[in-house]
Amino acid sequence: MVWVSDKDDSDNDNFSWDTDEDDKDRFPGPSAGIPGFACEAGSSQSSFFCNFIAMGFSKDMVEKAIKQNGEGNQEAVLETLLTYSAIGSSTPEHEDVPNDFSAASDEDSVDDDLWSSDYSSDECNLSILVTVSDPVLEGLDFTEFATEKDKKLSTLVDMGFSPEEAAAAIDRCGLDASVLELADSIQAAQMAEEADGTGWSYPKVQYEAVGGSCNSFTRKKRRLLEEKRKLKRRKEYVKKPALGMDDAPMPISKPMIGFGLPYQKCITSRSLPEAAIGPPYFYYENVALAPKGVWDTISRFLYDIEPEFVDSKYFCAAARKRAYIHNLPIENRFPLLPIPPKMIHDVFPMTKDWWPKWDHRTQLNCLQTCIASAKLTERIRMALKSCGDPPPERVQQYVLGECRKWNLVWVGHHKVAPLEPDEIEMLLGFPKNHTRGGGISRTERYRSLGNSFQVNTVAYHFSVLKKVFPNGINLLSLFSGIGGAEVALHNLGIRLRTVVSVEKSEINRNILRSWWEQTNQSGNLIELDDVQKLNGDKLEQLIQRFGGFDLVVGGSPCNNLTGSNRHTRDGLEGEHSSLFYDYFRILDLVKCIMAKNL
DNA sequence: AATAAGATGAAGGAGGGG
DNA sequence: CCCCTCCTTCATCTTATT
Repeated sequence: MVWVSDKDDSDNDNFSWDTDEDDKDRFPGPSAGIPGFACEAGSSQSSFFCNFIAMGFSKDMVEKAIKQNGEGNQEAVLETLLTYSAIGSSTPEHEDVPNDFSAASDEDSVDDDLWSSDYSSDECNLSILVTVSDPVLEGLDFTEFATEKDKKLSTLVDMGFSPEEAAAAIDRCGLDASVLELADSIQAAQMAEEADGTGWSYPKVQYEAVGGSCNSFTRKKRRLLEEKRKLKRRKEYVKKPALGMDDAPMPISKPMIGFGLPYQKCITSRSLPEAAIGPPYFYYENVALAPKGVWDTISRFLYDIEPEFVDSKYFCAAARKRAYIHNLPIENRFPLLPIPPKMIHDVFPMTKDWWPKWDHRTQLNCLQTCIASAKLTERIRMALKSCGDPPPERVQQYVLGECRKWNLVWVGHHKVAPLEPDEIEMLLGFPKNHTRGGGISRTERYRSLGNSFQVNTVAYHFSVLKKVFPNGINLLSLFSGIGGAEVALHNLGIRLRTVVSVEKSEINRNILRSWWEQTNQSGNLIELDDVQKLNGDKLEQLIQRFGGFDLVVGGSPCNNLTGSNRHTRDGLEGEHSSLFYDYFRILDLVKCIMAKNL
């Protein structure tokens, strides 16, 4: 099970990956076994009940779901709970599941392994913290949400859209959006999919069925059709061998959901170029919004695989627009459990009390490597103090602009603050205090975290490997950082037989080493410091020793690609980002050596 | 010397209007 | 098609402080 620690209960006293007491109203972090844990003091609930509580669902929700499905049907209860969660936190810009959950259920999205013996046979491995239900979800009347949403859903379904598309559109546009706006949004999404060459298989919408709707829709339709033609032209353009055409645009999927999200209708197959097929499997990551032409170049090097563009705002409460090029299978992906909340107020309930009505943010922007200064937050406080409530438009704009730019949250009356390192760890899916201690400074923590993977996102992509490698994997991890890939695989329950990790920063190597020891890994961890020193001889030696690598992961430096860089945004040829070519070099070497040996 | 704080835009997408 | 506005972005460099 994903959050179950490998540690024995006995040596769990002086170190715990658990969250602190004051963390009880957040989603549960990975928890070590707690002996004698009871579901709730004085209650006589069944272990069946406890299992769901331990997943992070609130007491009320579990009761309601069990009442609805009966105690025998674990799967049905889970689905109902997931539906509750999704609907309960349903607001704009946030992923969701359709009300008609039966449509997605036959996809078998939840892997059986998640319900395997770990949880059912070892109930001691429950976190005591999750017994406290989510105060945000508790107060909600889900039926009210459902009916309000149902109306628009059924209208859209009547118009010919699938329930999944309709639900996704409501998430994108918000519950307040008109049906026409929603239809518009779905159509745009369909076109983006088509432009991707990976079109969804839903039937085309009968626009006439809208019947009596307004001109704006037909106008929009015309505009959309024009864009469609444009996208087609662009696609054809991209397909041509781009010799020296570094400005050839790489189309980014809209919405940025890659091949699909958990519990939604997904694209389940794709054709990979011959040269792209493993072994080994590989996974490359970098910022999605790189300068023009960068992803075309990267794609050309990585065997012409199209990048998968994914925004992690669909996996956690913060945006993180990234592209991933990999040759992993994409059918039967499943998410890491528990599924983190995606709304700020659910992740940080304390901020809800201080959140002004006029700050409409529901999710955070990308977590970066630097935070706002104390002086700025003080300026904001003074600005708000010196005017009435609500503040005039001009002040609102100023404050909101700074809040968005620096990812500030409300921590008091007129008081905003940047996120704490442990809060960022949680958002990114790491155990709390993952980067703490070992002589690392606060600034360095922010830097390391800002450069890291979002674990849930990556784990969703890695999940398919669980069945492929039931006995564990040999991992070559380049640019490991604080070990996002390792944590993702471990949390998925994929055994790490061998990890060869290459990371330049000693601080980060120490963090990974520390995590490795704290989680009692049974495999081997080999830490190297420089990808450029990893030559063919060394690789051959490693491959001989461990029998080859199953997976080669790497997110090379983005310094010269990201928009945040004011000084040296030099593209793929920049001082740091050019290390991408070492990723390719090493991957290709591994490929050749393994082909030769096997 | 190490750490923290403060100052420093532009690229490029999305979307609307004409 | 252009033009405009709005928004977001795995950061770097210099100076101040400990």
